[in-house]
Amino acid sequence: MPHSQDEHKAVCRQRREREKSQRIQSILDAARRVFASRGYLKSTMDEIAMAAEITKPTVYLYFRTKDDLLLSLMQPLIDDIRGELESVEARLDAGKIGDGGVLFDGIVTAFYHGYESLPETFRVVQLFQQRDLIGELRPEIRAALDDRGRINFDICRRLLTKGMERGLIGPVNVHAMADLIWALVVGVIQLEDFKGDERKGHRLKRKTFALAKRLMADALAL
Amino acid sequence: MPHSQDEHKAVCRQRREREKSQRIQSILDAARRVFASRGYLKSTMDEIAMAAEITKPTVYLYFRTKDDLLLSLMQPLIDDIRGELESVEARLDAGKIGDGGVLFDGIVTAFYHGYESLPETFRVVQLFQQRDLIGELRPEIRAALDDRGRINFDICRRLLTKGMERGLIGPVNVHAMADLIWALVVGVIQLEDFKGDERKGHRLKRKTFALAKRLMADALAL
DNA sequence: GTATGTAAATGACCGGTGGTAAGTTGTTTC
DNA sequence: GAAACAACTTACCACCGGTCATTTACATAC
Repeated sequence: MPHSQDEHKAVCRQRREREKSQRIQSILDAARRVFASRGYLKSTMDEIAMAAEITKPTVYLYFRTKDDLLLSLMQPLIDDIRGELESVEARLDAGKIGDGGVLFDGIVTAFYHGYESLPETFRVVQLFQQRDLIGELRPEIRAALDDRGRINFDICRRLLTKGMERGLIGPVNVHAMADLIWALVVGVIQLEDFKGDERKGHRLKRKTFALAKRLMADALAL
Repeated sequence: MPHSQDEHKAVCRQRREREKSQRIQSILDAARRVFASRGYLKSTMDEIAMAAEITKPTVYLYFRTKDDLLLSLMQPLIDDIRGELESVEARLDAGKIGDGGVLFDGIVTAFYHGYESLPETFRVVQLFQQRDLIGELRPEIRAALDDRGRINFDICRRLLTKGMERGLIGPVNVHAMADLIWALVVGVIQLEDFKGDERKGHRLKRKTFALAKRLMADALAL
């Protein structure tokens, strides 16, 4: 069973890459845990490093800044929302969505689902939006983020357009409508986070969302 | 022209109090300028002190923390919104508001006006809502803030209730509706701040707000 | 006018955080 | 076995929010 030197090198390199991505993953997991338990601002890089059972400079080998770490956590969330929206689109294409109310429900829920599955990450996305650091990111990261965010808006607009074509909703500016839906989700979550306790907050959110869906459906009913 | 000693003392005390409130005002002005140009998080207390032409410890003689400074800037904004809402109520009581569309326009504009007059402060209100520090404020400050914020929501709900009574809008859960309006304003501003350039942003905001008002009016038309 | 008390203001400092440089350890390569 | 390289760490820096001991400037009392 002979082994060439090239084969040996390749095997070792693969193992190293595997370990590297495992390390990255373990840092991301640690960051998510720490952010979730202490909030973004109060979390320190030392805490995250500790949670990942390494030291701080090692974290900086894989992520350039604390914000980088944050952004790396955001992308799966954005992708998650995208998946939900695409599933709504699949149902719409299959003719399984019978009226505008169900369509709006699907869209709003898709956005809200991201929040439910990873509340702290979602909050952090919002926080990020407000921070002055947007312009200071490495262009690649910013571009990637913009792209992914844009894709979700594209899908959302496509859903609305198809809804109009299929006669589920009345005529509307799909661009402004997509903005409106996202603004609603962000605004409601933020408001209720601030006003309410946790358990009560969920109830309030559902009520406010329910009203929002009703308003949209009523106003755009044919 | 005789002067009693008591009179002399009183005059001096008054001057000192005047100077003290001037100092406080100059710090607030400096803070507003610095926050506006650098954003809350990136602004340092040294910068604010420098802008007020004093040193940092002096700032701490008048404001206990950086957050205190922020809150002191917020209160006029909240009061401003309250004034706008009360003017809408006056018009409503005087029978000068003829339909639901105008009513929603008044309410949304009242909230949005606060943003237009002091964008950075408004942004900072939102930022504040998200920070983990909410629970860490001195109870007095937090209570004062809650109170003032609540008053605006109370007025908003009263406006909606009166609108229903006067037959301007159809039946709706005024609590959820007030939340929804506020969520919309916050969400739209945040979204467009993130997405758009400044000049274009204003146009987009108006478009999105216009759609929001239309949706609300249509859905609740009688 | 001088001494004394008091309020305003400050220079020097602290603890903690994001981020870095220089050096150590262990593995790959020849 | 030695050179080269990657992974990792210890020790450190700059900066920021916040505090403290001290000085400055003015009001008061005699």
